[in-house]
Amino acid sequence: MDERDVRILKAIADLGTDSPERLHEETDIPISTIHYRLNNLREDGVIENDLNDIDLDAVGLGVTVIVEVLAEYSGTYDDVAEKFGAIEGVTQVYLTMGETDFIVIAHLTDSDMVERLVSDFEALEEVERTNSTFVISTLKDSQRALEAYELNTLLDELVEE
Amino acid sequence: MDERDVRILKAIADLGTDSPERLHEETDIPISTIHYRLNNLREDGVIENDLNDIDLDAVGLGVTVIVEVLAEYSGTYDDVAEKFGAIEGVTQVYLTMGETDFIVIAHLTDSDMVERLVSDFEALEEVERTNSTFVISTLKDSQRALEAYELNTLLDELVEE
DNA sequence: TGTGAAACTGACAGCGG
DNA sequence: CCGCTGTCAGTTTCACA
Repeated sequence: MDERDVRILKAIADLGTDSPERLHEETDIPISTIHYRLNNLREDGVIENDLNDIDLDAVGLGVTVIVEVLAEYSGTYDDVAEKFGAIEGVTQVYLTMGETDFIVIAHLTDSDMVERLVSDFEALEEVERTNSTFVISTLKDSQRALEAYELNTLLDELVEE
Repeated sequence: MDERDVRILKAIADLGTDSPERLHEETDIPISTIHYRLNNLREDGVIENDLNDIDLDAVGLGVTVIVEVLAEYSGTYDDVAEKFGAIEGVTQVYLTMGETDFIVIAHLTDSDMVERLVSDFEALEEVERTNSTFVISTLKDSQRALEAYELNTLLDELVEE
């Protein structure tokens, strides 16, 4: 994982495409080299499939933290949520009913970064209290929700709307 | 969203590819039609980008539930986690430190399915107690963690390992 | 709307420097 | 690492069911 690998992976995430041509435009790395790099990344297991799912452990973002946030705000919750989403490493922001107001999930490099994350939250005026839960082990992480269903269930539930 | 659309989307999720040829093998739908359907699904916003990210609201899986599970088990936690992962709709299973033992995220069609989900959990002998949190609104859900970072941060954190 | 055939375009493998 | 070239798969178009 050198700078070029990171640039390519970042470009894929940002552009939402793996077209060598588009990646070339974004990164200025020669198309031929894009191929070369992508092959290596696939062999190393960093990129897992044709859909370019990333192995977070392999890229070095193996630390997952779930943060419950209790917030106090006058405006709309969108604005608050947007601030949460802007904090580096935050991938998911949920507005919830129940004990806490928001549940946030972040993917980080190491424990040091957890501290940084928590400070980022506490620095926001709207944040009253946070409760961070450290993930010891990610036992399942299917980005593709349909994978979590039997075909027949999907046919029953989703067909015709 | 008719049966064919669902079959195609399910095949993409299972196979981890969007190769029309492979999808044809899996679904027996003519390649030409695969194209035709995929185009429509993209136009309708069900498929969001070249990486085939799915709009969960658009497919009808817009209900998200976060379940804290307190479990009592003699064997290894893998076995328990596997049972959780096998429950329909469950996309993420985390083993955590802290108040609860597991945190699980599921994507469902409607409130009725939430009941089903909770019963599925409670039916497991290892499960002692569950606490479900209903997600009112998903304010951010980036499957691609790298998107949640500035390029410079990634370069600092990830280059050379 | 769905599907087959024909024409086009981009992706990917291999070699060579 | 990267340009070049041939091949092949993916894509678009269109005509017809």
